Amino acid sequence: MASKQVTIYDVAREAQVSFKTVSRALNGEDSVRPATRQRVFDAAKKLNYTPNRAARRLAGNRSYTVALFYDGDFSSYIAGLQLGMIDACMPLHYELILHPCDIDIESPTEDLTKFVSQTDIDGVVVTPPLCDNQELISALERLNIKHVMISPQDHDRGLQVYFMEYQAAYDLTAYLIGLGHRRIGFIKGDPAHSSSRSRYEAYKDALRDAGLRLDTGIVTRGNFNFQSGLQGARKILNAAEPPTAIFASDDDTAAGVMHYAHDAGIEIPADLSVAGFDDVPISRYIWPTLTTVRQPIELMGAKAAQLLIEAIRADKAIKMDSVATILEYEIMERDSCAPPRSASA
Amino acid sequence: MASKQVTIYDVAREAQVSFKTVSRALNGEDSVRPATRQRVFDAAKKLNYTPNRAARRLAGNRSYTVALFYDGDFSSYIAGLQLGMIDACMPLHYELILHPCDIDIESPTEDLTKFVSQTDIDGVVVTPPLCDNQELISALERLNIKHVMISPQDHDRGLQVYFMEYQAAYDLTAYLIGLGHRRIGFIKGDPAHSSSRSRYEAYKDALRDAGLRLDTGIVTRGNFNFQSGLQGARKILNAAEPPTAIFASDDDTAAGVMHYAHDAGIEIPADLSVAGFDDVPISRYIWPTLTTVRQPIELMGAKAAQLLIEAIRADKAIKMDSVATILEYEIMERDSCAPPRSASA
DNA sequence: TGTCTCAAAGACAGCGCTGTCATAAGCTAT
DNA sequence: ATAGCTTATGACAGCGCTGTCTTTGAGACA
Repeated sequence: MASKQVTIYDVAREAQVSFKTVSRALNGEDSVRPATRQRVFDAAKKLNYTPNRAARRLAGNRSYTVALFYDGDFSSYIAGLQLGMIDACMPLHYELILHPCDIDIESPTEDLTKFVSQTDIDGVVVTPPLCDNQELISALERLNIKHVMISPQDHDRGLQVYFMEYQAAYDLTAYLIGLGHRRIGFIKGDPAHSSSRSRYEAYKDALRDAGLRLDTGIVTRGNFNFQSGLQGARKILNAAEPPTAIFASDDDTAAGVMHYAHDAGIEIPADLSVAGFDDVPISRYIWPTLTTVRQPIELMGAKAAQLLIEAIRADKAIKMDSVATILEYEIMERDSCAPPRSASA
Repeated sequence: MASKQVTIYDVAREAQVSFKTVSRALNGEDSVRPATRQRVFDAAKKLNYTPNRAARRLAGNRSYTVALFYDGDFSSYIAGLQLGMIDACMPLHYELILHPCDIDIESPTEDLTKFVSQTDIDGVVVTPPLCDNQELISALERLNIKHVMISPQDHDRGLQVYFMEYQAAYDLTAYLIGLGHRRIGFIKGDPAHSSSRSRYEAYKDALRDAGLRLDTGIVTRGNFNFQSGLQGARKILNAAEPPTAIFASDDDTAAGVMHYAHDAGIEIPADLSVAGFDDVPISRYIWPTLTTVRQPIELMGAKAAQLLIEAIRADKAIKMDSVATILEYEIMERDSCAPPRSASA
């Protein structure tokens, strides 16, 4: 604990004004004469005054704290968002709380609204798939709880940060086709995530635009995890006519695909190219290194936090109906993809 | 913001006691009869009461917030500790702040003391290697900042949580020897971490106790990361007489070793057994799955938080010179280790 | 010069808790 | 049962701010 705190009263005495005037001056309210304001600033500076946050919170009925609301495991994705948010929050004197959604016990809506009312946080960043939960978002809107969505499906509603999912997935598919692949398998992501659909649509469209036929025999469901990759690969690679490449909806799934391939003695990328999505750390550790799409995850977290804090500060003053920050992606060409044997031969 | 907050007065009315008794009961103070305490708990539960943090902070001159102080990357290890701490903090109504040490700008001691005085946190969990920084720990002791160390070197000083590093590393080495390996390479960890030394000592002792000679030609330095594994493996596997197994000081290093071996066409585990340490998620994703030592990381985080909060609550009342929580480890036998070819032939 | 007006400054009441001290309720020993 | 103690509970005063209402005073105009 700090030794002895300098309070607003000390500053008031030093500046020869009432403590309320100090409060006003320091909070940038109007109705303070410039000369007075300056005297207060000088006094505050001289005494090295910092407002007591607990007192502000109590009196002002705000917490200067935002939360990161997520569902499921604490994945690399969530970790990245968290780091980005911390970076953005620190200089603005906001704090971050992590809130895992306990979906087993109650609905996300109940969980979050209860959490917000209990911890008096000022706003929340909502991650997929929760950001596509209509009931939840409507509740947040209705209760006027400031929120920013990460990669939501609907781009015309509320504050949000996302990148061009569809385009990235399209490009990645096109990249595989460009390498010479004609049969490309696909393992879908968690159906609860809207990005699963975007990625799949992009895959289908890219095939179609290249004049390739969609073969649902080499498309399988998944869940954005290692297991999905293992199981999906088993199904796809044992199909009557297996593909020369597999597009896995995320990196963990891709890791699973590669694991299965190794077990089955299938060489990557000679016999099979594998592509992932996200560029989480594991993509550089597995062997061979994974070709994937880099999502600017930390940056998304930072942008989301900034947007959120801005909205909190503006409060009801400014009406922000829909503000989106759209970030760049990048295809990371690594070792898991190569031309198919037939093409290279 | 919360619609209508449930306050301590509401609970007091419900439980038919004074609001002060509610405060006492909920904060685990003594001098509350069990029956009364129960009534208060029931009432609080019924009304779904959560104390207002700002008010507690202001009145109690404490922040009910603890920090996790770490250095370097936000690794799976740190993530695990964080999750464990959150689990322990939530029911005790404490909050957790992550504080990465910005070692480039100032010394850890300056960084942490400044951080503590600015954010008025009540205590801090210090991770390796910071927990072995004498200057830092002395400063924390001198300033009476409550702290718990994770896996420190010195087990007779302060509050700490650790597991039997040495023993685990000894067991793992013995396990490899038991499989029939006679030449076992070793890649050290970050020299700044005391656990690097323990693990290496254990390795050496286990070799000696088995009557095997230590060959420093197949021992190399490392840094607890993927790169170390890549480089260490290159050196060790190109030695005049390469080993049949490599003990990597952590899982990331082991992943690097396996990556190098794959590139070099060395089969795992047929040509080379690889063992890691920590059991972070990647150990189950890489191929083949990694034999490693499971550190109860989340549990360590939870225990550390509990110990810390206990100490904060006891404050100067109870003199806790050194309290340690020692946890169990487990060897996870997976696919990366097998008897050497010579032995199995 | 006197009056009206509105900006500038102050007074004051909490916010919901914890710390301290006073008081009531139990408990032991006779 | 009653003194004499300990333990359990209550009363009350803030913690350092912000919100709201009230007062002051300086300028504008007649």
